[in-house]
Amino acid sequence: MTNDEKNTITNLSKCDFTQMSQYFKAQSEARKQMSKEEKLKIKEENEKLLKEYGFCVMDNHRERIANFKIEPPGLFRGRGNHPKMGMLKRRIMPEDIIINCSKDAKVPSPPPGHKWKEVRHDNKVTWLVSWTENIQGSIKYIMLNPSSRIKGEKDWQKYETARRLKKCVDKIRNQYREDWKSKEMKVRQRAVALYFIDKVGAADENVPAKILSYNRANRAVAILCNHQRAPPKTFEKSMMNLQSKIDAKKDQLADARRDLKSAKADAKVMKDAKTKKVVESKKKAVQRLEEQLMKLEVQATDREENKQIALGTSKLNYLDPRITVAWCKKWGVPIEKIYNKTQREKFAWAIDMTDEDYEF
DNA sequence: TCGACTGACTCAGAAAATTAGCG
DNA sequence: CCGCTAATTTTCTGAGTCAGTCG
Repeated sequence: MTNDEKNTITNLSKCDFTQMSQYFKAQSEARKQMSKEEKLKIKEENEKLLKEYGFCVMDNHRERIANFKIEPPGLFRGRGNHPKMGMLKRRIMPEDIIINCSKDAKVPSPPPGHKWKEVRHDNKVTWLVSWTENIQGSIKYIMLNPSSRIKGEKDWQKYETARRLKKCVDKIRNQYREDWKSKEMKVRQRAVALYFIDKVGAADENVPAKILSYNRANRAVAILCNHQRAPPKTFEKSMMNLQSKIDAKKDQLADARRDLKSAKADAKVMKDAKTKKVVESKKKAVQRLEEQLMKLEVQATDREENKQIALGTSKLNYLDPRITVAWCKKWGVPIEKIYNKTQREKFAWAIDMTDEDYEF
C-alpha cells in the first residue's frame, strides 16, 4: 500500500474483496474450460521450457534442476498465524540474482537491458542461483533435483548416519518394550509404532495386504514424527462412496455364490461336461469377486486410518529406501506399487544397490 | 566466550495439475 | 470411447535445522 492508502485503509475487515475473489474464480474457471488443444499447447510449451532451462551440467553430468522457475510475485502466505501474511512478495528482477557457476562455464546472459547482481564461482556450495526475498529477508536458492548425484549422495549419507546410530537401538528397544506396558496411551502408541518399523514382516499375504501393511508401517513412522494433515475436504464423501462400492460388491458376491450353488446342484444331476464347465466358471467368478471385495475393504481400512496422516514426508525423508527396496524384493512386491516415478528417480541409488538381504 | 545471526540446506504439506477409473 | 469424478502425482515455497561466523 502507498502511504496514502495506509492512511485511508485502517481495517481490512471493512474492505470489500469480492471483486478480486471473483476475478480469481473466473480465472480458474477459464482454465478448466480450456479446450483439449489449448491444454496440449500449454503442455508442450512447458516441456520446451523444461528442456531449455530445466537442466545443468555438474561435474560433467547433465542434471535436472529442481525449482528452475523463479517465484512469481504475489501475496505472501505464511503458514499458521503469520504476522506477515498478506504482504506483497515483489517480483524478482535480474538485478536481484546471483549466479553461481564454474569459472570456465558460459555465464547465462541476463534478459536484454538487464544485468545480474553478481556472478560468482563458489564450488563449496550446491546452489546455482540465489536471491534475497523481501518478506523475511531470507535467501532463496535454485538447486538440483532429488535425483541428482549431489542430493542422492547426501541422502545416502544421512541413512548411513542413522545406521551407525543403530548401536543405541538395543537401549531404545528395551525402553519401548517397557513403555508397551505403560498406562499412558501416547507412550504405548509410540512403542507400537516403533515395533511396526522394526517388524514389517507380512508373510502369507497377497500383494494388496502386503501393501496395506507397508502403509501401516509408513503410517506408524508418520504418526511418530507427527506428520499431520488437514483431512481432505472430500473425505467423508469419498468414504461413503467406497462403502457403497463395498456393499454393491457384497451383493454381487452373494449372487455369484447363489449361482455357483445352483450350478453345482445342476451338475450333480446332469453329470455332463457342459454343466461341469459352468461350475468351474462360476467358481472363478466367485473367486474374482472375493478378491475384488477384499481389495476394496483393504482400501477402506487404509484410507480411514490415513485420514489425518500425511505419509509423503516420512516416505520421502525418513524411511531408508533400502529397507523398502529389500522388503519389496523379499516379499515379491513390485517396487512400482510402493514408489511412483519421481520417488523411484529419487531413490535410484537405493534401488540399484540393495538386494533382499539388506539389513539396516 | 558465547549467544545471536546468517547462509545453506532439508523438511513439510497444501494447492494445482494430471491421470485413472467408472458408468 | 467419452466425459466426469476421484485419486494420485507434481509443483511450490514456507518452516525448521544446523554449523560456522562475528561482534
